[in-house]
Amino acid sequence: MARTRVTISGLTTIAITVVEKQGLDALSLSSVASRLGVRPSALYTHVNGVEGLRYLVAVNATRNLTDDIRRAAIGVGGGKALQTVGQAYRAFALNSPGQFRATLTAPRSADDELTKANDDLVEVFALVFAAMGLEAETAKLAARSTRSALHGFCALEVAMGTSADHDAQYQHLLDTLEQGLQPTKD
Amino acid sequence: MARTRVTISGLTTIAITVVEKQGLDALSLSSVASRLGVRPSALYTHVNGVEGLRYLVAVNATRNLTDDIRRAAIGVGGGKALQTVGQAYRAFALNSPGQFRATLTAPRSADDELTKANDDLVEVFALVFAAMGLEAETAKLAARSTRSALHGFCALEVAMGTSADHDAQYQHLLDTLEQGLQPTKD
DNA sequence: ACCTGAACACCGTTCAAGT
DNA sequence: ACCTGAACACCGTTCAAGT
Repeated sequence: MARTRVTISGLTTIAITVVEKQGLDALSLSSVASRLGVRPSALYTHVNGVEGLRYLVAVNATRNLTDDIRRAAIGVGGGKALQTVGQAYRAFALNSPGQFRATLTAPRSADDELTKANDDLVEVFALVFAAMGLEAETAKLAARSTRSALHGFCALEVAMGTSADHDAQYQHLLDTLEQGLQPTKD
Repeated sequence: MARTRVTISGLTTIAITVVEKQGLDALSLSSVASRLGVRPSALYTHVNGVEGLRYLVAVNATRNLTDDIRRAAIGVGGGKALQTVGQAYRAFALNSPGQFRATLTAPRSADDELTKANDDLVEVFALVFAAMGLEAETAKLAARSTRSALHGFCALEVAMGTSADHDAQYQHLLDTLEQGLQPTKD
């Protein structure tokens, strides 16, 4: 009696739910299958094993983060843009730690969906810096450095746990980046 | 016939070996036990399950990273110190990706070995900035921001894979930090 | 085409039993 | 005190069988 039908979008929704409610380490074919009311082996029709499941979550998590910071960047001008986007980045990490951790998943190839999703994420930062007056190449460098720095802070915070003075510490990081990325002739 | 004796230092050595040769995900009681010539259940005498094994690796990996960057910082003056320590940080990540990944493990409590190991790591950066003339509190902030930024870059590089222009990109990050952390009155 | 159910390998954990 | 070996739960994966 095969009455339950699995769709890829339903599977994705459930997978994200598992990651958020039970943590990234709880993501498994079993946990997703049980929530879908289906046997683990049934998922092989839609996904290439656990690896495929993790990949699916990684792509969606990265897109969700990108959506959040892109939304935050809209209509915010000049020097304030980096601050705003930075806060949105950290908010995603703290509110969706499971998805944020999934963000670090390795792409399968140099031209797959996950690589594209990561490029899109960095491009939001690049657009912010371009709007601040940086030339295209410089904006790209600034974007990658910024993403690296923000990721590092949030990854450490999510892993090690948040403490009281983290707000001020994050502010210091954002200020450091802003000052360090100012165009200077020397 | 219990002829094989397990020591905690031997166990640690083997665990690090597994992490380096087979990757962090291959770290398990089984893999370590088989290399020790012992049954998995025998490890429970020395370590508190897989969690305890991961914790052991995390503490040692963090200490190894600290040793590396501390060594690199010796006898290097002024503005060059950050560059040197930064290069040593990345070298550890690229040469020992398994240990580097283990560096992100969550401490058990606020006053355990792993928390201490992490504090020691950040303190190396603090000492570098103090030597550059920053006041103690400022040096601490700079140290944490720097560690976050370097960790983020290396974590992304280790996860996503190294590509050709990463050297220049890392140099840009180090330069950004150096400029951004310069004491300015404004 | 898609799901079930059995089967197998593998890992973590506990515990009685040996030395 | 420390290791073995059996036992159990759990997950991933494959595949024949059903619909």
